[in-house]
Amino acid sequence: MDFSYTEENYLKTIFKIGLDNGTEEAGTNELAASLSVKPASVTEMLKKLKSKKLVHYEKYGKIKLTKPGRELAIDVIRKHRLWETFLYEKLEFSWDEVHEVAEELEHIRSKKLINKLDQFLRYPEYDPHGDPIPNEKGVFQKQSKKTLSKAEPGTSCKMVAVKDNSTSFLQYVVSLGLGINNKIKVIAREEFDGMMTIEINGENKSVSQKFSDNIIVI
Amino acid sequence: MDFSYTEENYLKTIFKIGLDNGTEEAGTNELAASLSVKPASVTEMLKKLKSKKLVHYEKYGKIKLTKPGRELAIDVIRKHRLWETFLYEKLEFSWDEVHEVAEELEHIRSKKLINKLDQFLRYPEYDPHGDPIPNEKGVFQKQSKKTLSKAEPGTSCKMVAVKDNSTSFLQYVVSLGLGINNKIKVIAREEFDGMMTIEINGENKSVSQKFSDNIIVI
DNA sequence: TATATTTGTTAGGTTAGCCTAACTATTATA
DNA sequence: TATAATAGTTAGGCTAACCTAACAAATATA
Repeated sequence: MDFSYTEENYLKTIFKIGLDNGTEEAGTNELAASLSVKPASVTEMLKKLKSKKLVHYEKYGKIKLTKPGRELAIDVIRKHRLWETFLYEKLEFSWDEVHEVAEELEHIRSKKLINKLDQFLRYPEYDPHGDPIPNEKGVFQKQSKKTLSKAEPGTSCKMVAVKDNSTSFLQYVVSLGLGINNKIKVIAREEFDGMMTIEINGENKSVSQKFSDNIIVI
Repeated sequence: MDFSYTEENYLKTIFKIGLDNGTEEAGTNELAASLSVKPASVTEMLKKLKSKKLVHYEKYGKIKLTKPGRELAIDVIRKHRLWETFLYEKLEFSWDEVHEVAEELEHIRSKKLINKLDQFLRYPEYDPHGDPIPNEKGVFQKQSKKTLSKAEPGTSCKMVAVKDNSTSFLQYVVSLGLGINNKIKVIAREEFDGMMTIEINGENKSVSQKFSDNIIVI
């Protein structure tokens, strides 16, 4: 069965709102705001999605995805994040340019295309924003990403993405011996200015808050 | 200005029909058949395209693209053929699988995307079917492709694509010393069974009609 | 050149997805 | 707990793109 771009966007957005608030549920106005449509349009679409068994929904009640609805949403997210990775890694798009184009690409309907793309990119686990990419079965890491600056001293984390794509920043990252998937241990953090001491490959380094704000870790 | 997928498809189809029949013009029924819609729908769309100054059109008259209309059509064709090339070369799609997916990809709206893709593919001149790919300015080869079997003895041509993607065929092609962009000179052709003698890199080879039917040349 | 055939248009309807305005249900607060 | 605020729904309309059926123009053929 095939669904319209619009239907796919509703499902994806319901899923995201559900993730954000932890309840796996969404409200009409919330959805409307997120999709930039009016609440009346949402109510209408919910009736359709319900009739297609993609959402659980009763008048004035909360919206929740059904199993097929959730699978579809995850599939769209998988496509979105794979395309972002493609744009970022192969076509030299920057961190902040990938999203918009991926919004269009995520709706291309071809199982083969997306699985081959996944293979071509060597089955990446995280997109350029550090968000996990669901695999072909729809399975993905739920661990939440954050900036390195938010990591607790004494804990370890893994770098999954950078926010800044300037050459100077990337060169600095490399010079510190850091790269995607590297482990970072937070030794200490100075409350006053956010300076951090981190351990990379057994070596201690000092980094500024400006730096740690631009490193995404999980 | 941005146009709908549907409008883009109309323009692309008018352009193709115009190319095919040499007049650069198309008729309503012809267009309708090609787009799998009814003539009434075409008439309606023509009024809209005319109001947007994309086609020259008078009631009961022939349809012809305006300059901006033609530019748009060529841009869509450029995108289509670049995506086909990507699918074929990078994602291991076969000759006959690329078209359908490219029909969707050709409408993605991002100048940067398509120009970066072009660069990533190293500015290919022909798609996997041997059709020329317009460059960023919309310029492309008009020379018509054909199968090697249709080439006249005494003439030379250039291989631009293959029809068969089986490993056995491709290995055979390679073993003959043939590859994309190679020059082929047709020495002789046997009327009875289509066997051809061709010259590749100064060497003469004999190939069957079945073989030459699967080599696209210009 | 009259008529049959082909080609193209018009009128009126449908569906998806959106809107506004008016309304109702739910929830929060005095 | 009554009422104000918020959240959600309904009714009625709009546009893009499609359709069918009936008609009109252009072209081909007897």
